[in-house]
Amino acid sequence: MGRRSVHTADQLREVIIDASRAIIAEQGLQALSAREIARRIEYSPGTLYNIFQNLDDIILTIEGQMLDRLSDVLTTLPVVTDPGQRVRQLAHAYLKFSHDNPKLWNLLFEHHLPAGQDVPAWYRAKLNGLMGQVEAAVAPSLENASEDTIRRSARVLWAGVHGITSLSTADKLSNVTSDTAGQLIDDLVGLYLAGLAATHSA
Amino acid sequence: MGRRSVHTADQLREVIIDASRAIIAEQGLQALSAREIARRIEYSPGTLYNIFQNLDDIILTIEGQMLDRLSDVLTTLPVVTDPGQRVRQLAHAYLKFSHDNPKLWNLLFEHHLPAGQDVPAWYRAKLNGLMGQVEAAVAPSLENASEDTIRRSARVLWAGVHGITSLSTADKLSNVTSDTAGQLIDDLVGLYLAGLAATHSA
DNA sequence: TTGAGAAACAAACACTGTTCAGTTATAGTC
DNA sequence: GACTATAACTGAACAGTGTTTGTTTCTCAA
Repeated sequence: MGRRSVHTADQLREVIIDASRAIIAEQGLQALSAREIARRIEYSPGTLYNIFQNLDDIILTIEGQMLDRLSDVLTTLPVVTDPGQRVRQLAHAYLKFSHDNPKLWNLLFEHHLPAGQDVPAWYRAKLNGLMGQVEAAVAPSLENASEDTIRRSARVLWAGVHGITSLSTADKLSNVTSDTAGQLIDDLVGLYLAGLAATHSA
Repeated sequence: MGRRSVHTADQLREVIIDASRAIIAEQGLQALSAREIARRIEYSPGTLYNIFQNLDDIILTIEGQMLDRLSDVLTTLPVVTDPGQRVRQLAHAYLKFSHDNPKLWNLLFEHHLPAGQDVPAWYRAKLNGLMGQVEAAVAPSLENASEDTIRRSARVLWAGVHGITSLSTADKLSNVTSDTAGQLIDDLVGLYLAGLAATHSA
């Protein structure tokens, strides 16, 4: 066909990402293919490679946007002063975010780069940013604790919440519906805070 | 070529599973292909389909064996009477199991059946069995608690441990090595037990 | 000895990611 | 207005994929 120029490079980039995200949201990662994206946006497969290095590049871009969105959600949560409530609020926001679009969220854990390649620096930075938000939420419950303790504590909480959401969206935690995942989160955060209080005052 | 009969159907079944498991252990799920299995066992791809329905069937079989192995590991753990120590022991056994062969263990969470299909009943049964073992370990720390509370509590612990192992093998918990995953497990179990003690005696 | 059926294969189908030579429409120059 | 350089895009090709099917060959029982 040759030059068309109905989209600028930036627009095309966006169109590709949107189509890809839609495919994943609807049918999961395994349904994503260069030809399927091309079909949807009515370009040839080759065009994708003018703009992205490869499919992994497209997928990583989508993952990055999701991390940003999650970060936004966490930052714009209504203000809650009680430290315990704050932690609870964060955990539930994470759960809601993951349940709002399980297929898309699963992307973060299903997708792996080829052996030997690891995620780009900007990706790690986004992850660290999120972890920072959790640390900030946890810190008030850990007065006088060392930086290290706070970091470890935040990770334990994060990993715990992740474990519940992960197993529940994968449906690998026998008979757990979306509701009861929320209950488990409450239990976890409850125990976690009680544990903190106990070991901290001891 | 035609009939060869160097292997019985059962032997062939085993050879296929062994080769598949080896591929996954060495190169991950994405490296598994019918042709690669066939190459290794020196049969044609078509032969796999005389014995298994499809690749998913092969993969599910391997998953089932892993769940059995984990169950064995947990059952044959040295006897520990202190309830807290018992929970700790279980958590570390789970971590060790998953870290001993991360690629294989990841299979349980990376692999998804096609949309609409869910895991066979025997698979669910194995999961329930594992959960039962966790419940049994947790129960002594929860005297007089309802069945329901024990179930929920066991799941929270299980999911928490899973979250840590999951994020650490995926290397998505910034700077977490195998060692520090163990530390996080200790933290989690410690907080968990402290939390139980606090809320239970309250 | 022969026929039936089991065991295995090879080829085919429709797909996949990726590359790249070739084509075309446009923007800019004269 | 004509012309060219080049950006934009395509489509075919390559080597792979899962799975199905028809065919061949071998074994074993009658």
